Amino acid sequence: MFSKACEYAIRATLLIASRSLEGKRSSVKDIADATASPLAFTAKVLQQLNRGGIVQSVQGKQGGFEISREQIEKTRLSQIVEIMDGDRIFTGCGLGLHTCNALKPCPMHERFAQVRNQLKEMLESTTLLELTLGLKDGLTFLKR
Amino acid sequence: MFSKACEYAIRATLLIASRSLEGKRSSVKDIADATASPLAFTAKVLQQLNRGGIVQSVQGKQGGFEISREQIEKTRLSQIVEIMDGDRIFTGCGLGLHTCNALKPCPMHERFAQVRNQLKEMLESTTLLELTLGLKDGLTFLKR
DNA sequence: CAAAAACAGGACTTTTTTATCCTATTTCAA
DNA sequence: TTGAAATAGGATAAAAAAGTCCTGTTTTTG
Repeated sequence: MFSKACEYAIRATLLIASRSLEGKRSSVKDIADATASPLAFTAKVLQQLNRGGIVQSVQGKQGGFEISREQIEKTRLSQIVEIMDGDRIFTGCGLGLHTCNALKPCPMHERFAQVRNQLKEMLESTTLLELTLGLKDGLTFLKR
Repeated sequence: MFSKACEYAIRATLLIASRSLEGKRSSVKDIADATASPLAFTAKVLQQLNRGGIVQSVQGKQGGFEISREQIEKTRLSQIVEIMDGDRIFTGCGLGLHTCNALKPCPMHERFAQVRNQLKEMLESTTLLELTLGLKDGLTFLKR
């Protein structure tokens, strides 16, 4: 469904958000460990998230990654997915046709668009804050 | 969402079904042309579909691919997807966790499982016959 | 029977994705 | 002010997916 990079990105972002709410910055090592992700690859993913404005990086000793309380409340899963994988998953044809829309639809178009829109709405309506709550309480997990 | 191989597989199967209902066999060339797919790669995909029992191949001159009326009525999109891409799309975790279920869920688990199930139900409830109807009437398309 | 038309399948190549490594730069703190 | 702890980013490597090529086999038909 999502690329590996995108999966790591969401996991990393949720960890950073969770730690940020406790006033702590997260280093790449912390993140890779807590999300069971390859460290160097996660570093690349974090650069992308930083450029995309999803997380803030702080260089130098005592540096790391953080997200402001305000951003944790406002940021939606859809923004992370779009930065990592683009909008193909939200708009693309299920059969890979370049031109597929209500006027010139593929045979699956109508049914597929419904599911695609449900996915889109789910991602657009879910904030980082909502997802960090379960993490804090130990009800949800970021590895295994 | 689906692999390229899976996209080609669905397109090819629908073309074969549509032609089969007119009593015609389809050659790899016919299929690649009508679905704007790479010929040699489509040939591989068709071998997989044949082994999986989705289509029947007939070797030799005047050979090609066909599907029986009965199979066109009974075959579901989910069967093609499962043969080409496996069941990860139906059961896998949105964040790529190996162990993610109601007992030990990732933060997205509940929301994601809903969408995943809607996709599954859509694919399981859609038959080849339903999708070929629009094709025959020129209302839906397999290329562009 | 022989040639032509078709699928089968193994080997290979190319492209994309995933992952690693190394060096440079920034910042803190002793 | 210098060394240690961080991120930044380019180059490279490995693995997977996508795509091609070639040869063999089957079947029809002249």
